[in-house]
Amino acid sequence: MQSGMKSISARTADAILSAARERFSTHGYDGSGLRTIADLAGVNVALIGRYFGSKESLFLAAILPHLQISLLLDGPMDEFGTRAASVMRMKVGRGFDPMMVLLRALATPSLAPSLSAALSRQVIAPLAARLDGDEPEMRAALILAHLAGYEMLLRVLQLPELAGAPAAARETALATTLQDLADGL
Amino acid sequence: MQSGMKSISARTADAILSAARERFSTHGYDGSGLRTIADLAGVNVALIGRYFGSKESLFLAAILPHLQISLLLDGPMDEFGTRAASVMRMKVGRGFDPMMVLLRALATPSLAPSLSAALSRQVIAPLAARLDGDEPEMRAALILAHLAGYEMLLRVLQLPELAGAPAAARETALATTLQDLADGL
DNA sequence: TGGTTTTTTCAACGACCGTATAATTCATCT
DNA sequence: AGATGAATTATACGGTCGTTGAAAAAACCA
Repeated sequence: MQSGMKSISARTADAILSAARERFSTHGYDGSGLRTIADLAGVNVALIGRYFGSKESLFLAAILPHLQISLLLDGPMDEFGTRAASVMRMKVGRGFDPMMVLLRALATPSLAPSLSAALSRQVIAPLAARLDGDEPEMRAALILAHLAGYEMLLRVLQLPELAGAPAAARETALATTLQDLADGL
Repeated sequence: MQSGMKSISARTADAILSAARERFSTHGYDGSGLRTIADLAGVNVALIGRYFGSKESLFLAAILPHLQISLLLDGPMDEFGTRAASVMRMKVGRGFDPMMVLLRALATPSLAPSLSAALSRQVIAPLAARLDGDEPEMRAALILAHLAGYEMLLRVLQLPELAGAPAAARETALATTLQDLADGL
């Protein structure tokens, strides 16, 4: 092996990444300690440092590859709203959800630049490419904004007015708003 | 003074609360240390403990009284969207904005119950009371969700597709979405 | 099996955290 | 001025944090 190159095991790296995703999604960035993640992966803390360098690098390595919305874009755009609403419904209760990790990390100042760039490239741009009309990038951002606020209040905060509302009415409202934003208002 | 009652100075309490609001709004809940807040208020750390008991109590005392949306409700509801959009515009660049504190704290697990209850009582309920049509509480929550996502991406994350868009187009889109939600879609 | 490299662990550093108690300064009133 | 009680500070405890360098274990190959 080349000198200066670090030796890693793909299996161990995956275990760490998996533990990191699980922990970050339930406890956020600040709330997740590297020792807890290491324990969850069955590994010593120092190994995370050797594998990923820093906590922020670990976070980005864990979340960035999963920030994609191909599911939402796979189909005609005049059904975008209902498709997005149904995808959101299916995600409830899953073990790892990139959206939850993202939501819980959005407010962490040190992550803002990286997350902003990643969202622009991996979410906003592909979505905007499918939108007609004026200011497609801005409207793509507004779609993401609504989804983020919706999930934040429904799943993170568990606001009773949202969580307790009839699922059908809630999903219809979500689908309608998203479709309106996609259509250009 | 009654026995067992703590002695406080209103001026000092206000200084602590003011420093707390400033710090919480720029660095979030986890990112704000009590020592930093105390220094900002020109006061010893221990005094915060004596005045407010715990960090969470301090946070709630600092933010809860400012969680009100009377500005948004002051006027006819068929202009709600444009009124809300202009209020949001005026807040840009201010020193302390309750919305920013709220946004940065939304993802902190330990605060979720208190914040959820406070939002229900002080924001969702008054807004829902002004809405006609079906499921006014749910729609009030959706309005808050959109505002939260919008501000999160625009001001916290500073997403270029939002921050760089023409202000007029951005505010028109915000006003339209909010008005649609208020009207019941 | 012995030597060598890759992979993981041990142990600790310095910093910061929220919180509790005792001592101190300050203001007030006789 | 002196006493009394209110307001504030000094200090420290126990803990967790991210990170680092050296030691140990495991895997590999001759």
